[in-house]
Amino acid sequence: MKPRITLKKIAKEFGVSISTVSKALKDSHEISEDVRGRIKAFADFYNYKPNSLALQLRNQKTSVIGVIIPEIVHHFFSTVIDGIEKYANEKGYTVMVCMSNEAYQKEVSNISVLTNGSVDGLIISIARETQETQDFGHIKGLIKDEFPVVLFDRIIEDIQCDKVIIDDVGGAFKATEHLIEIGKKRIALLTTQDYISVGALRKEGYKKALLNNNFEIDETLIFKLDDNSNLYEQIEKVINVPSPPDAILAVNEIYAANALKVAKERGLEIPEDIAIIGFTSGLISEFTSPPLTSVVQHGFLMGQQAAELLISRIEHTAPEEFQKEVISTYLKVRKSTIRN
Amino acid sequence: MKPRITLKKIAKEFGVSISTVSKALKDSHEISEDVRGRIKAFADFYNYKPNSLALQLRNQKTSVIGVIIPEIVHHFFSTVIDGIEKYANEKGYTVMVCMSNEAYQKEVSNISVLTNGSVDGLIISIARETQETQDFGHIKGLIKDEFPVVLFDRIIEDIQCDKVIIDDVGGAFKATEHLIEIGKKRIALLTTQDYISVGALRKEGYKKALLNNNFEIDETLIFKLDDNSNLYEQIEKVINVPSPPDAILAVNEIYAANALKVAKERGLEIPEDIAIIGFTSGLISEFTSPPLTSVVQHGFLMGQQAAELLISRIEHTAPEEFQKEVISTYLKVRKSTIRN
DNA sequence: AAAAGTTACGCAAACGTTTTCGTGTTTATA
DNA sequence: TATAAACACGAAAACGTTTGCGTAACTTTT
Repeated sequence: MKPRITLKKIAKEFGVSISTVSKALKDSHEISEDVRGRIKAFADFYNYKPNSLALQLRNQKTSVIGVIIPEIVHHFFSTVIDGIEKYANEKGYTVMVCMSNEAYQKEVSNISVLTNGSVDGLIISIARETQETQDFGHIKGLIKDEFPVVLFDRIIEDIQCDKVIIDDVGGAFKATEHLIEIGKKRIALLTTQDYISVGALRKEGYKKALLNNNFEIDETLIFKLDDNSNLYEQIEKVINVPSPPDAILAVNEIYAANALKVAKERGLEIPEDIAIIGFTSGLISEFTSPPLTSVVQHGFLMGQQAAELLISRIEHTAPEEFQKEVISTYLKVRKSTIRN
Repeated sequence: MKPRITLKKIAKEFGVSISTVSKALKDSHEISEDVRGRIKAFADFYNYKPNSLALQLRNQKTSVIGVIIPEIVHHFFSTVIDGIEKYANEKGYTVMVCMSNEAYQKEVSNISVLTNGSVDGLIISIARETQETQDFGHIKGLIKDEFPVVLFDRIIEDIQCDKVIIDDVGGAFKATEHLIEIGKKRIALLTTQDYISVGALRKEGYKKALLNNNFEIDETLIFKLDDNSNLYEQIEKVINVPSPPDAILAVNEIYAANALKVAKERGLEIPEDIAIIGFTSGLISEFTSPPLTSVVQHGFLMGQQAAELLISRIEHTAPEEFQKEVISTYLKVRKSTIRN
């Protein structure tokens, strides 16, 4: 790479001082029109751009926000990033993305790297492993240093910082009520292990709707799937049994799509024999047949909100108390619950 | 945010010079064991981490690589990023992601921002609008300055830099031959506008396979879809006609899934009446019914290769001549072409 | 006891900016 | 013709590091 042009080189070229060059490029009236013009032309010709590292160091501000997500190959998370980028760019920030790959150690090291001065703040969704082990020292450390942090989706309740979450309880509630409305009696829940905050909240909404309609909660209809082993086989044990449930609420798109697949394989009519709803953020639900009724999560909005909270915190325009934004969901009804 | 601890503050605390502190923390034998130990303990207690901006400025190296992609909410691109991250992290680099949103201006400004000193190199996939207008000055400028650049997927042939591409010609060739093998005669191609390099290459492979099997090329079977208007309607005009094609090769997953939808809507049997193949990188193809036979693109590998090329270029371990890596595809046969 | 060597530290430059505060020269005012 | 502005520029500090070199003070050698 060719060495970049600097103020020093320009100064040498014109036999003036660095500060003169700096001022000239900033159109300072302190510098004579003549010198100013020649310096600007020269700088322009060599495509001078101020070194941002130097600026960041001087200004003690990077205008970069870091994002740490469990994985990027995931429609929901990439949509959130999209929203973050959008808002951040509007405000003159760029975005640095890192992945924890759901691993605690990677999360710790990402945080360590990013908080070495390279970002002004951090937007984080906690790794699965971290949620499992409940070891939040690395996050709490940031808070203690008053480093700007926004947690989204997978949050930690007892950490004091700004947060953005999906209305998981409400989404599951609405979905379950919809299943009840269309006459379903044995509604199964396909959820994650308990330590995933999101899964737990959706279970809460599910139960709430059942109770609200005087249903008994049948714990044998709640299935906690393990993402690390074969999903299809796990779901077969739910549906491919003597008397399967007549409806399924799945906490994500993949669970729902697999459930649909198993149900069709078994020859069940959808939605007559079994209705299916999934939480979604991707495109799968739209292209299955029948298409899946889905709890739609507004990831983009979530990203924007997170960025807004973070930037207002960075720029000290935020209220003292930490905010908690709840992004509402809506139920996109498709043919997996209502035919025609 | 609490002010971060610096060498200067530690130096003041101990009444020694900054360089003494720096050397002590680096375990230099120049500093007495006594002082060294106390300084290290103190630094450790206050969780001292060297400011990376200062280091980057001094070392003239950021260990950050920038990635500019058209969009992130796209399974293929996010998979590529995943691959880039993986390799980059192994080599001690972090990744800065920006999106052009398929827009020329955004691409230009992203490049401008990232090359102000904040990254050591750039991995780029060209925006649609840029491909359309053929205005590559911003990219060529980088090359002229010998700034390390790797282009992937959507490349520009006459730009001299490292490149990674999918074997688009080969993939389309294999897919088309497969359709011919199963006895299809009127094979339609659903592709993009010509200026998208990838679409053009896939068309080339399609034609090559046809000619290779003594088929005539029927230009009325080649449909150039417009991503900016309703896909479903455009595809209806392909399939929902008096004598539709008996096979479809779609250059991406969305086109293929929509084609499947239209075909089923029209009551066509798949694959008997019409067989469908799509290029894919996502999960949709797996969950349609029937599942779609797909040309699988190894985005993750692509990302890794791109990162490898870039980093070897940055670290001057690359050969003088620019490399062009071709990632091969494979045909994942599912029931949209062969029943059973 | 003088010369040489070792130990333990400080100085200062360098990376590239911005900005405050001089200061010498020219021009305008009284 | 002194005096005060106005003009045009430079020096230096600051952001936080690293590192080659200089140098006192002490220790060893002869």
